[in-house]
Amino acid sequence: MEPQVSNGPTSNTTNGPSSNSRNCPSPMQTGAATDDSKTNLIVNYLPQNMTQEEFRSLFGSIGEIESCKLVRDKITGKLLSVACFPAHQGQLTLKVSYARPSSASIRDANLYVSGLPKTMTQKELEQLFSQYGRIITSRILVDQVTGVSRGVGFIRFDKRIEAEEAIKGLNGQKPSGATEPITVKFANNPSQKTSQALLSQLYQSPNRRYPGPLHHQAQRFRLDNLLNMAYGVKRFSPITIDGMTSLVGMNIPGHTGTGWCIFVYNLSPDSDESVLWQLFGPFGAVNNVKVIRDFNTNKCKGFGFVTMTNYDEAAMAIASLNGYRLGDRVLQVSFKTNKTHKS
DNA sequence: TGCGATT
Repeated sequence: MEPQVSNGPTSNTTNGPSSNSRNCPSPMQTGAATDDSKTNLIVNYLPQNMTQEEFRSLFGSIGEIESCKLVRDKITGKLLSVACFPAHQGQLTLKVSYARPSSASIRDANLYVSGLPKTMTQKELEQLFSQYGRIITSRILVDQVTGVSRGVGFIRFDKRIEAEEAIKGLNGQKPSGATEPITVKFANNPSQKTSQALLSQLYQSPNRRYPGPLHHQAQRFRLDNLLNMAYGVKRFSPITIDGMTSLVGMNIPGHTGTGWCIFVYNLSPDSDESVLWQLFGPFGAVNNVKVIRDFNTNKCKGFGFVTMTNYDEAAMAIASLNGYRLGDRVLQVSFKTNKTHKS
C-alpha cells in the first residue's frame, strides 16, 4: 500500500517526540469538539506489534488525547496499515495526516472494476479513472502464484459523485488498446464473506464428506479412473505441481493459486450459490462457489464456478456430476479452462 | 459448446 498524501516524515517509533513542553490546545480547551476536521488524525504504517497503550503514549506526549483507536482487520486481527521500511533509513516512518471526516459525500465512493486487460498496470488504471475525480486508493488483484493480473480491481474516489460519474463514463467502455469492455460498479463491502466461509467449514468436516443424494453414485468410481475421466489422459500429480516452481504459469486446467477451479454449465436461470454448495460439498472441501449472473436481469447466465481445495476431491466431483441430471437439465462439469485467448 | 473473480 502506497501513501497517497505525505506530510513528510513526521515521527519515528524509536526516537519520536518525547517532550511534554508543547502547548497544543486540546479540542476540549478550544471548544472545537464538534468539528473534528482539524483535531482528528489518521496514522498509517504503525508497527504491527504496537499496543493501544504505546499508541496513546506516543501521541499523548504531544497533547491531550480525547480518544484514540487502533484499527484492526476483523478477521486477521492485524493493524490495517502496513509498515514500510525505507531502504535508506531502515526505520519505521509513520504517516500522520488529518482524518477525512466521515460524511455522506465520501461514503460509498469505492468502485469494483472487472474485465480489465491483463496487461493494465495500477498506474494505467488510475490514469483511466483520474479524469473523474481524486483517487484515494486503487488496486489490481493478481494471481497468488503467478502474480499475473486477474483483470479486476478497485478504485476509491474522494467523493461519491465522482464514483457515480466514473460509472457513467467508463462502464461498458473499452479502454484504449483493449479488446473487451470493462465493467464498473460500486464495490461490495469487504466483510460478509464470512457466511460463505462458515458454509465451507461445514462441508469440510469429515462426517459431512460424501453424504447426501450422490453418496452411492460417488462410491462406484475408483480414483484412478476418475482422474483419467476428468482429464481424458493420465493424471497430474498435485504433489509434483506444488513442488515444481517451473510449472508456475503453465496452463494446467483448473489449477489456481488457491485450489482447483471447476466450470459448471447448464444451470437454470434461477440458480443460486446454494445449489452449487449442495452439489459439490459432499465431495470434499469447497473453497468458493459462484453463479454468474446477467448484469441487468440478475438471472443466472447458465454457468458457474466451484473452487475445491484438493485435486482428488475435485476430480471425484467432476466425474460424478458431469452428466448429472438436475431438474430437466443435464449438467456439464469440467475443470475450468482459459477462455481468455481465443484465437 | 456456454469459462468469473469483491481488496
